[in-house]
Amino acid sequence: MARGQLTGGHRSFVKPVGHNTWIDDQPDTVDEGSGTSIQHVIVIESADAEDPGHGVKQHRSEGEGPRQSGDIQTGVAGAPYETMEDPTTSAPQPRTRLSITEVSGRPDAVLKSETDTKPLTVTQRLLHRGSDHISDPERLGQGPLSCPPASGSEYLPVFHQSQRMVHSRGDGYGDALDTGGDDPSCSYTTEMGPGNMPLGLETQTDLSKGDWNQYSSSLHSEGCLDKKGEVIVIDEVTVKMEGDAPLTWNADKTHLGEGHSQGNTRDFLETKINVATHSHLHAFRDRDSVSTSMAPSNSQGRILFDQVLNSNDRAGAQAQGVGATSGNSKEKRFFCMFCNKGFSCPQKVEIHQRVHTGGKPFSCTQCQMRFAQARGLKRHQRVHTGVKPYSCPQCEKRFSRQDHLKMHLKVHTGEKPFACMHCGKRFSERRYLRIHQQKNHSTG
DNA sequence: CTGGGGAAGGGGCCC
DNA sequence: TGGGCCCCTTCCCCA
Repeated sequence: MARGQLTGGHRSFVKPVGHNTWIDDQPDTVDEGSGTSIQHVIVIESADAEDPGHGVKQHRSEGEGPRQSGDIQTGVAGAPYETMEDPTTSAPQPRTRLSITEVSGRPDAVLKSETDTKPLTVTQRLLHRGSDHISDPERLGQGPLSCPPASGSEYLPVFHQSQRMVHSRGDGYGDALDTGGDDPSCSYTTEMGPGNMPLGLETQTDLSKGDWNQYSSSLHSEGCLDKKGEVIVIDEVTVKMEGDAPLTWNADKTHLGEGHSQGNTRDFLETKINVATHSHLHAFRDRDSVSTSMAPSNSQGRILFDQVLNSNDRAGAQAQGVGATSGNSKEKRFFCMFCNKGFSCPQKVEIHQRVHTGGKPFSCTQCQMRFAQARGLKRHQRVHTGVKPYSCPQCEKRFSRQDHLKMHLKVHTGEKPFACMHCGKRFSERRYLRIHQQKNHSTG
């Protein structure tokens, strides 16, 4: 993570001298007025308009090819390094940059983006509970299953342009998200002009890239999505969108999921999702309109939304079917719909399936990073807080993670447990051995 | 320039 | 739920 460049926020959080133990559970709350700015400023696609104060991830989003954004956009996440990212794919893409700044200064401010071409007026009331279009895990996890719900569920934002157009244009805005229509804080309406692209969806396209962290973080970082209406409501804003930015959101890999799906899972997922498009609306949407606040404002998205929900149903069905014969709670009777891996609890299935779907419900309040699990977020936040509870007894060097300390200890011990099976050369880390073998023995 | 190595970040799994 | 652990990757430094 470009440690040498972490001279901004990261380095500023240096452990006070004399403190041997860090308190890690501090919520890392840097106010910065975000509580209000959230409702007034929307920056979709944070390519270069970040607050310099957030230096930690800043450089990452400035074309350096952050792991996160790069993954999302290029879909190379999880790829072995043999398949190095093509420079052309890592090049700045014609991403739709929606830098929406408050004009009127009111909650219902007219927001204006930075450039002024091809205006596109969109009236939308937004409630985004997660950049991954999280549905309510409290609901997803419910049902016939006894296992507690996961802290973040997601549907896969796979949409097809043509279908999206059909369902989001014109009179569709009132029906954009019927699931949240009852709740003024969670409706998501998109008013489209003729010929205009469905901005609302494009907005969500960028949401999938993490731009809604600021809305979702207050929810997801707590692992509680029931706090509906807090922070994340953006009151009726008129968005003027310009630029020739390609407002496309098809099933392209670069927009599929979070980009952290592994291998061909996205292709696989895409295929799967395209298979059953006739699923009925999931029941939980009716139970709680808020839970679907992240649903895309079109029928296709709804279908896809349902399909992922159905994946949970599927897990539940498997729980009922397969698991009905077993009374052993430890038995892995819940299976991933993608890889068929077994788990003892549907919640675990759901969490695991984020590997395939790229769902990352947990957002850092200080940067654009998102995580599939709460602990990932918590661990990440030490980047901002500078918490380094683990110190090397040999050199007093401190680390934020124990495994890093463990790795560091090899420096002192000279341990090189990884030996080349061909030449016997030893390495301290497996990666060196792998590289060595690749270069010298054509293996790996 | 190359390769080894240190540090640090995220992903994922297991307990 | 969280910690431990491992893996992978990236950045950086240095010989």
